[in-house]
Amino acid sequence: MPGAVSKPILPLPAGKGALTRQAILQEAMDLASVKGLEGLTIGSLAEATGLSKSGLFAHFGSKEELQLATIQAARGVFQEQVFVPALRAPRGLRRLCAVLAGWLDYAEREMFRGGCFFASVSVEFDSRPGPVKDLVAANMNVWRESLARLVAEAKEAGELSRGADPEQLAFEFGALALGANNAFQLHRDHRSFAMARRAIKERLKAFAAPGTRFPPL
Amino acid sequence: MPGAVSKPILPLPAGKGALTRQAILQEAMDLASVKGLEGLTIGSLAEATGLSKSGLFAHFGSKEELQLATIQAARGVFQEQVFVPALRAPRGLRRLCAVLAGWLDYAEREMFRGGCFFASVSVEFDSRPGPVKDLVAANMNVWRESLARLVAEAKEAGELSRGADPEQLAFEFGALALGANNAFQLHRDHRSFAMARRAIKERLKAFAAPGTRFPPL
DNA sequence: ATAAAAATAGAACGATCGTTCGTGCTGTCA
DNA sequence: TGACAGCACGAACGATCGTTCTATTTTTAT
Repeated sequence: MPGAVSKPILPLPAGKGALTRQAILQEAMDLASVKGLEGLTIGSLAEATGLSKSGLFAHFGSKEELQLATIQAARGVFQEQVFVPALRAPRGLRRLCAVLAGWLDYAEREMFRGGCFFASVSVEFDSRPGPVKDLVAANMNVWRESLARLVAEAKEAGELSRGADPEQLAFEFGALALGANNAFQLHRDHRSFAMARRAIKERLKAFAAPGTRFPPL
Repeated sequence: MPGAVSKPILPLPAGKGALTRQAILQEAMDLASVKGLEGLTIGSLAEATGLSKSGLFAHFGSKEELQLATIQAARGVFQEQVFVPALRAPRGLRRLCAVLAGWLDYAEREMFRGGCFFASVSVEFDSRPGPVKDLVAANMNVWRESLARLVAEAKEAGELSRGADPEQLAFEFGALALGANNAFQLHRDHRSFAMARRAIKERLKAFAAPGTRFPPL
């Protein structure tokens, strides 16, 4: 049938409601990056979006659902801002560095008012059992595993020595990212990111195969 | 006057009030390490201590004062648990490692139910201006500067090479600490601390003067 | 022992929390 | 045109928030 548009398998709602829902979540990510997902209040979010409390509430049904939806929206932004651009770099050390550089830019540019959304939320919920923590932990796992896979690919490409432990380096890079974001938010000193870049670079150099050219960070 | 007790210059209140105040702050640190300093509620804290809301409130006069007092109490615990024991080690690399090992133990042993108090609170308030953030930031500065000073002392002792940058390494160790605490609280996997120990060790080894014996971590 | 001071309790305040309910718009489709 | 979803609103709910008052008990000092 030429010209016919096939129905999407998962019927993505494209009405007006979905549009305002998206606008709500944009504001929600911003607010939560500063006040946290618990400090994210229905009243303040309604005021920020110009909606009524009940009108906004109807989009989610409960605060917990709003929190979960906000996390998933933030995951989308994260992937789009950090991973998608870096996938243009070829597999191996260059792609690993592209992802790390992408994250550092994303955090330093303050896409959200409170810096990296997941840095805030991950620490906020790390000791609070429940569905919200579970979803946060799952997202942090994806981030950690992605970094480990990128390190492993750089090893397979022969750019990192066999002594490089992907899980170990993924942990270290994740920690440096968290620390840089926190130090920058605390003191608004861009040297935090410079130090994170330097730490990553020196750590990678310690495992780089001899004669490897280094991508910029 | 033999046997006479001189009046303290600063009259430290030693009455019953100071005792219950201490008990309140103990519970407050525990609660805040899980729920954060904002989630730390007067009602829940009153219930946890067996006091009435107003009775507890009278000890501080405002929630912000309670938050500030809780931070200062946590600073005391931190110094006592991490720094004081490490000061028995001789100045230099051994003392640096003693402090790092002390912190890792303190966090892994979960002195507070939510792990390291300052790890939680530092991220919670890093993008929220006000007196509470200022006090948190000041404490984090002390922590970072202490680490830098310990690195510098290890350099002066000739145990770390001239290439070792104290501020850089202090940032890295602080970030690894934050990351280890967060990863452990999220997944309750003690490998987080093992990886932090390994990262610190390897980073120090990269700057260690040849023939330096390494203290345990 | 007694008076002063400190410590705690209880009730209530206005504000805000998450949530529910009923109502009125505003388009779409028959 | 009428029926009908989808969407947003205003009012109100009970609960809890931080805070203030007054009263009462407990501790301390004379």
